Amino acid sequence: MSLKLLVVDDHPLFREGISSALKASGKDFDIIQAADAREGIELAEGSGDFDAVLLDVALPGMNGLVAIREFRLRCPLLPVVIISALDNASNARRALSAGAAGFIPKSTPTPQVIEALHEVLAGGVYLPPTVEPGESATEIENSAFPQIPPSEPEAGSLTVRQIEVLGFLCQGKGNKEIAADFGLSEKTVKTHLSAIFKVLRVVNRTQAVLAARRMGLFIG
Amino acid sequence: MSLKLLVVDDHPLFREGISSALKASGKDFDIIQAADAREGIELAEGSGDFDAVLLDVALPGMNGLVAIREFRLRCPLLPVVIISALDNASNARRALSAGAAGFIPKSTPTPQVIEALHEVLAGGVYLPPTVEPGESATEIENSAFPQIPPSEPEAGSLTVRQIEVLGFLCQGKGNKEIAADFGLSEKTVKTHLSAIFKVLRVVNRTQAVLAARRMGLFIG
DNA sequence: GAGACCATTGCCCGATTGGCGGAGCCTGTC
DNA sequence: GACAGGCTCCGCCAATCGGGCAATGGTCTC
Repeated sequence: MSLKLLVVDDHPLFREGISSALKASGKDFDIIQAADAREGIELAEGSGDFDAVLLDVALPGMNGLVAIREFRLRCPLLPVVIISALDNASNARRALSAGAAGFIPKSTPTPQVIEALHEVLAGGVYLPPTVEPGESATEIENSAFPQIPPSEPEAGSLTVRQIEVLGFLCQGKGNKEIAADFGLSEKTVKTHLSAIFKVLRVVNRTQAVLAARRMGLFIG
Repeated sequence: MSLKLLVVDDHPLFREGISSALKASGKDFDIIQAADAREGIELAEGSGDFDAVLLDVALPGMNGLVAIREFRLRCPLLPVVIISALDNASNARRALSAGAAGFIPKSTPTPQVIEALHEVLAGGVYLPPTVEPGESATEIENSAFPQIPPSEPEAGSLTVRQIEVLGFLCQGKGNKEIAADFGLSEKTVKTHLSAIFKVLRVVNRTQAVLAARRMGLFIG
C-alpha cells in the first residue's frame, strides 16, 4: 500500500528534494506537488484520498497560518504537517494552534524528516527537539511563569485573526481596505491593530510591519 | 566525464532536491554537500577539482555576500552560483557585484535550474528572466538611459534629503519625531514624504518603507 | 540674468489613525 | 453554571497623516 502525500512549497527544488528523499526511504510514496496554497487546497479537495499534506509556511500569496486554517476547514481529516525555514518555538506553537499536526524545520536532517512523517501518519504529533514539547497548544497558560518574562515580544501570543490582519498591514494597506477585504467593520480592524501593537510593543502601523518582518512573520 | 559540484545550503532536503534533480537530468553529476559556508570553503580548498559551487545566500553564521567574497578569494577559479529565496533584482545585482557567476531564485522551475547551471559551467553568467540583464555591475553608469523608465521605481531619482527622511521613516518614526531629529518643521517633513511617495509610486508611509526595503535601500 | 531644481515653511483642509469605554456572541475551561 | 478569552461591533475624540496652494531663499546651469 502506498502513501499519498501532497507537498506544497513554492520552491521546485525543495519539492523535488522531499520527494526523492521520501522515495529513497524504502516505503512506497505517491507524491503530488503544488506550488502554492490555493493550488494545494484545490488538489486536496479534488481527490480526497491524500494521507497528509506537507505545507511550507512561507508561501507567496497566502500566509501559512491562514493556509493551515483553510486546509483544516476544507479537509478536516487531512493531517497538515508544516515545513518551515524559521525554526523558532513560537512559530511552531502557532502552527500547532492553527491546527497543524506537525512542525518540521527545513534544517532537519533527512532521516528525521522521514521519522517525523511516519509519526504524523500514525496519528501522532511531531515537534522538533529544539521546541520543548508538553505544551501542545493548551498547557501554555498553566505554567505559572515559564522563563520568557522580559525578553523579546513573543509573536506566539498573537491571535490567528491578528496575524491575518497583520498580513494585510504588511502589504501597506489602510484600515478601510483591510476591513473591506475581510468583510469587517473598520472599527474591528482598529481593535485588532491596537491589540497587535500591544503585543509587539510598538506604537504605530509602520513599526508593527518592521517588527513582524524582524520576527520572520511576513517575509517579502 | 562527470561534473563535480559543491552544494552549500543549510536545508538538507533542499540539498537533496538539487542533487536528485541534477542527477535526473541525464548528465553525470558528482555532488558534494555542505551545510554552511565554512564547511563549504574547507571542502573547496581541500580538493580543488570542483566545477562549480551552488551557494545559498541565506546561511546561518556567515552573510551570503561575505561568503561569495570568501569563495572568490580562496578559490578564484571556482564559479560561484547563488541560490536565493529572495528573488528581487537588487539582491541579484549585489550578488554579481560580489563576484557570483549566476543567480538562481529558489522559485525557479527545475529544468531552468539545470539550464542555468550549464550556462555557468560553460563560462557564462546566468540571471533569471525577472532581472533585466545588461547591467553587469559596470555598464550601469555608461549607458545614457537604459530601458528602465517605466518599470521599477528608481531609487536614484531620490534626493539626498529625501533618502535621509526615508531612513527615519524606515525606523517607524512619526513626522513630528523626524522633524525634531532633523531640526525641521513638520510641514517640511510632510513635503519630503509626499515627494518620496510620488517617486516610489506608493500612497502611504508603510508602503514607502516596504518599497525602500524591496529596493535594498534600508535593509534590517 | 533667466530658468530649473531643491529645501524650507506657512495655513488650511479632509482623511486616516489610534485610543477610550462599552457591548454582545461564541467557545472553551474549571 | 460561572468565568475567561477571542471576535465582532458601536460611539466618541484627539492626534496624526497627506495633500493643495503659495511663498522664500539657495544653488546650479544655460
